[in-house]
Amino acid sequence: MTHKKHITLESIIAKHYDALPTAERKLADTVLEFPGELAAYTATELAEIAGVSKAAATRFFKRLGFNHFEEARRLARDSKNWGSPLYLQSKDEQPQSADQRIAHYLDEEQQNLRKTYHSATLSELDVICEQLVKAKRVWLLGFRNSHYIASYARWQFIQFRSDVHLLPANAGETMAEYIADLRPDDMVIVIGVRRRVDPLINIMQAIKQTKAPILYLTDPTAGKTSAYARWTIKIPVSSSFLFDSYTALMSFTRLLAIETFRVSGESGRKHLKNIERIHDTLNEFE
Amino acid sequence: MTHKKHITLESIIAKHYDALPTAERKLADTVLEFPGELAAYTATELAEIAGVSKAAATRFFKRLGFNHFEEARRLARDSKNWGSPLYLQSKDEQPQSADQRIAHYLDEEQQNLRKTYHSATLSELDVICEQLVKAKRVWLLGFRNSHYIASYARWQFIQFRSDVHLLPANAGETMAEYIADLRPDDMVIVIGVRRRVDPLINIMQAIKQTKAPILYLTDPTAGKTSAYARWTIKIPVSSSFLFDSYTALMSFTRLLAIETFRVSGESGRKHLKNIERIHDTLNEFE
DNA sequence: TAGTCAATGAAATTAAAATTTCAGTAGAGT
DNA sequence: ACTCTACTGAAATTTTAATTTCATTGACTA
Repeated sequence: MTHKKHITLESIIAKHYDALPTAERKLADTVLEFPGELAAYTATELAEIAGVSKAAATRFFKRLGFNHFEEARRLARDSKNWGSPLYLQSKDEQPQSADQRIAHYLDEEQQNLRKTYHSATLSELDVICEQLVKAKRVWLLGFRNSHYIASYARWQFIQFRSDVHLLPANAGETMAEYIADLRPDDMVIVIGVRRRVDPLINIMQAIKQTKAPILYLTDPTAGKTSAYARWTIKIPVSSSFLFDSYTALMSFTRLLAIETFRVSGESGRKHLKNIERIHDTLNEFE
Repeated sequence: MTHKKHITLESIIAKHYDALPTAERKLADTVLEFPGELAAYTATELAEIAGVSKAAATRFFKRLGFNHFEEARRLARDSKNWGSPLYLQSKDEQPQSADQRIAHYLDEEQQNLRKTYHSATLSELDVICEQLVKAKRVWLLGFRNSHYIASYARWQFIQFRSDVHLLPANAGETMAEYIADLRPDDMVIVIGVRRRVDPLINIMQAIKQTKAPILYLTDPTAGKTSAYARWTIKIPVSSSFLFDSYTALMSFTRLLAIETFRVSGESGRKHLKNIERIHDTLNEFE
């Protein structure tokens, strides 16, 4: 095993600690109190916190063996991000080992999740959920990949409210009949991540004309389609691997269900209880 | 509205995100990629990473409402120490604000993902993927919730290999016929997260007798069922919210597909190309 | 007591980062 | 084709941080 040990700022300080003069020892103590946080502070701030002069700070890092403060800051910062492979290698080259690939994959997944839940559009969530409770009937629509998500979303909603339906996934005649039947007090959740099929835009337009409000779950590449939706939520699906990742989308539909359930209050809770009972009964016979 | 909101850099960015011009959006993406780490970088470095000019960086932070970059850096540094909401409040009390609930939710999702990919069982991944490539036919089986995952997983696999089938989700006669047809050079992926249905164990037993190897994707509550599987991978689904979370499970099936594709090499690549072509053609007419 | 020497911080200097200016450009509207 | 307008990055400028200088201190030694 020839790998060079992972040098940390802490270990370097420890090595010199005994030989440090008073002012610099104060600095050392200060730095050690903010483990890994050094990079977030300037040398001047550090000096202030430690109650010593700026000159002392400069000398301190020189004595530790750095050429200048910037080097120490780099070390502190980089030894922290050591774990995240996403930034270690340039984005286009393939990770070598399975471990690396998996770490990279995990990283991307987490990032998509974070982006999803930091999105500003979530401020509308309350209103959307209320609408989902108020709506007489809820319709879910999704083609292709989006269809899988739509059907799973439906399953979640029928846990606590009735009249939640999946619109048929075949374009054409049948779809038109369903749309004709939509009413303003219905609500439609359209799931349309890329690759979107061409007729989606027409269908959404048709739905809009029925005055049934549309919640449109899509990805950041959505174009004009969102014009027909009352609410549009963009969920990142991009991935440097094969296929887009619907992980965040799945996650979000569940959040939507959870929040809607919360808003629905008593009536939803009752429904859920019923379902639970039915499940238990089914289990005995299945 | 009097509740004090926990303002984070992320939430501020999210609020402005849609209105940002290209260069500044690149910066936004870059910042979001370094959660909480902003304080460790200078505006210049940020601009370099994002591939935009320093001027853009200055404008970016001004647009977000800061007086200067230093303010943003301060916020990032200080709000980092707020820590993750998961540990801030005791588990049983409900988070108050929607923001908090969402943060908590995100935290759980990420944790499930991390647990999934840090699991030791992943060492078998190579072997599993090879088997998935070698297998004459691949069968996917899942009841109830697991059925949604199974059907999505199938869709991913048919992108690059043929003969991938969904076993019917209705217990009873039909299932028996399919199982009787299984051969040792087939492979079966059983998805069985709770609540598992009773007959699953019998079905898995029956499959085992056909000598077709079983990859069993389940959750940590799996009991004796795993006895019949050649490989068992436990994926956490637990959640303090309503319903279990299949986010990590979805994510994992995609990884499985990706890695299998990688192993399959040329033949898979060819198949994928065909599919791409067919998709494009379909798009024109749909 | 005088002499040496490391240590120290205030202030001067230098280096670097952030901001502003400005000229060029792309896009929307007429 | 022509305006407007908003966006952009290179370069100039300003601001801020880091380093160096230097005079002073105090501790130790002869």
